Amino acid sequence: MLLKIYKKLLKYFGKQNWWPADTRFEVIIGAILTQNTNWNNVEKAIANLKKAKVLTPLKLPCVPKRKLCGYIRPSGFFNQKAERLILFMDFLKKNYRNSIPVLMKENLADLRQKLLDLKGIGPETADSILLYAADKPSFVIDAYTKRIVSRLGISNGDKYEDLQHLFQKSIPESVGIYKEYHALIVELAKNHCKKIP
DNA sequence: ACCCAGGTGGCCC
DNA sequence: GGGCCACATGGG
Repeated sequence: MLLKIYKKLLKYFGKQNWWPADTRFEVIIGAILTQNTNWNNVEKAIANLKKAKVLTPLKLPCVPKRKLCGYIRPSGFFNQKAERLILFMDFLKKNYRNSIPVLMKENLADLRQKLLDLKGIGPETADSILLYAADKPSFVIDAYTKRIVSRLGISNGDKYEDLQHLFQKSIPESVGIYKEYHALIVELAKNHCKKIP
C-alpha cells in the first residue's frame, strides 16, 4: 500500500531531490529553523546567514545571540530557535570538535538518541538531520504524513515511532527512497487542492 | 481579519 | 499518557 503510493507520487510529481541546501551543515540549521514554519520564511533566514558569512560550524558559534535573532527573524520563533541553534553548536563543539564529518561517523541509533536529548530537537527534526544531512535511513514523519495515514485508516494511532516503523517496514530500507518519499508527501500537501490521477 | 506553515517543550490533569 | 498552550513571521 505505502509502496504503491510512493510509486504513484514519484510518477506524478517526479524526483524532488531534497533537501535544498548547499552543505550538510545548512541542512541541519534549516531543519531547526523550519519547525512549524513555512519554508519560504526559512529561506530568508538562511539567506541572511549566508550574506553575513556565518553559516559554517566555526563561525556560527561566534555570533552573539542578539545578532543571531536578527538574522533568523523571518523564520519566526526566533528567540526559541536562536537558543536551539546555540545548544546544537555547543553539542557539536563539545562532542565532535565542531566537525560535521566527525558527527556523521556516529551510527544511526546513537546519533538519533543524542539529538533527541538536545532541548529543541524532537523526532522529526532529528530524523530530518539523520536522513538529509547524515544520509542515514531514518524515515521522517511530519504532520502531513500523519494526516495521510489517518485518512487512509491504515494505523492504530498517530504515535511518531509507530508510524515510522509502519513506513520502514512497508518500503525498502533505502536512504534514496526515504528522502524522496518524505519530499513527495510535502509536495503533495502543497498541491492539496489538486487531484492526483 | 483570519488561517496556516517541513514542531517542540512545559504544564496540567 | 494525552490535551492544551506559547512561541513569531510572512503569505494566502
